[in-house]
Amino acid sequence: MSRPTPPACDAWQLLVQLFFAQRANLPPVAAELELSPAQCHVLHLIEPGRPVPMGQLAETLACDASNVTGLVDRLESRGLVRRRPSAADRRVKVLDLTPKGLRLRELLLDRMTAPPATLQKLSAAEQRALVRILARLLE
Amino acid sequence: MSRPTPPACDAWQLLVQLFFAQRANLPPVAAELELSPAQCHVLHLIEPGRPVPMGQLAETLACDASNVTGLVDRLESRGLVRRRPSAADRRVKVLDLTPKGLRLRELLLDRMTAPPATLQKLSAAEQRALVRILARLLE
DNA sequence: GCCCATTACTTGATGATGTCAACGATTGAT
DNA sequence: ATCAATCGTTGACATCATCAAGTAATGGGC
Repeated sequence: MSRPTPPACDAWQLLVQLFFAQRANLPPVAAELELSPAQCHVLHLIEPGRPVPMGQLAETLACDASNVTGLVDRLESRGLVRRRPSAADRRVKVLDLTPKGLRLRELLLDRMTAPPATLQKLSAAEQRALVRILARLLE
Repeated sequence: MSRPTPPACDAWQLLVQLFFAQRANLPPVAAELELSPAQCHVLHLIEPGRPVPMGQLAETLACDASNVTGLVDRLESRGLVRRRPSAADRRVKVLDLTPKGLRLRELLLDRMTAPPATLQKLSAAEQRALVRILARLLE
């Protein structure tokens, strides 16, 4: 045996390492905006002009639906998010951002996507290659 | 104005997106091992044979020291982790894994680093390029 | 040696996150 | 018309996370 590790495994292990390392970045950003990390996630997932059913949010976050209820309660009480009845199915409620929520979301994305100095270690060509590869991963 | 976005920004935005998407993977894995996501992080950070001071753990996790106390309390009560006095400084306590904790950590890494099907969308050359680039990012 | 500011961890109080079980309202299929 | 399944909420409970205050140990200045 001792088959060489497929590059996919190596790549994934590195990505996992990066995820663990990256986790520490969210709390400070969240604190600056007076949000919790979980609330940042919700805000991130509600794209402007694309109302999201609560159930879908629970599925994307891989958490219980009742958890989403609480998260949205707090965001709604701060005037960042709205619950609206779905036209198609009166059981479901869809979420969208208030203008205030929209502004805060922009701020969040700004803070989150300020590239860390680490990336400067890569050459321009490597940066472009990374962009191309990640784009394919996410498509 | 309207300078083209530097590739570093694009790359980082994609990584952030991947990071948000990835977050949903941890809870199921954690549940399978009867751990919480936070406990997985701690277990991940205590490398075998490399005792970690509690304070360093708090810094790496970007959280309050008292939070680490609670996390370690629960891990220790399950016999996964040990608190030991530091020889150099009697204020600090260093953490290391029990044999049971070591086994669980191996299991955790196995589960976490099983590459998702998504990676198969990349060609072998792209996978190798990704490995090379990520390795430089993390070094 | 003796203060004393600093550091490392713990404790207690409090709020947020997250799960589960049970519930009401709605849906859609029989 | 009934009835199982679905969506969101509620309540109970454990964990996560912060802050303020406390204890023990360290190390510097005197």
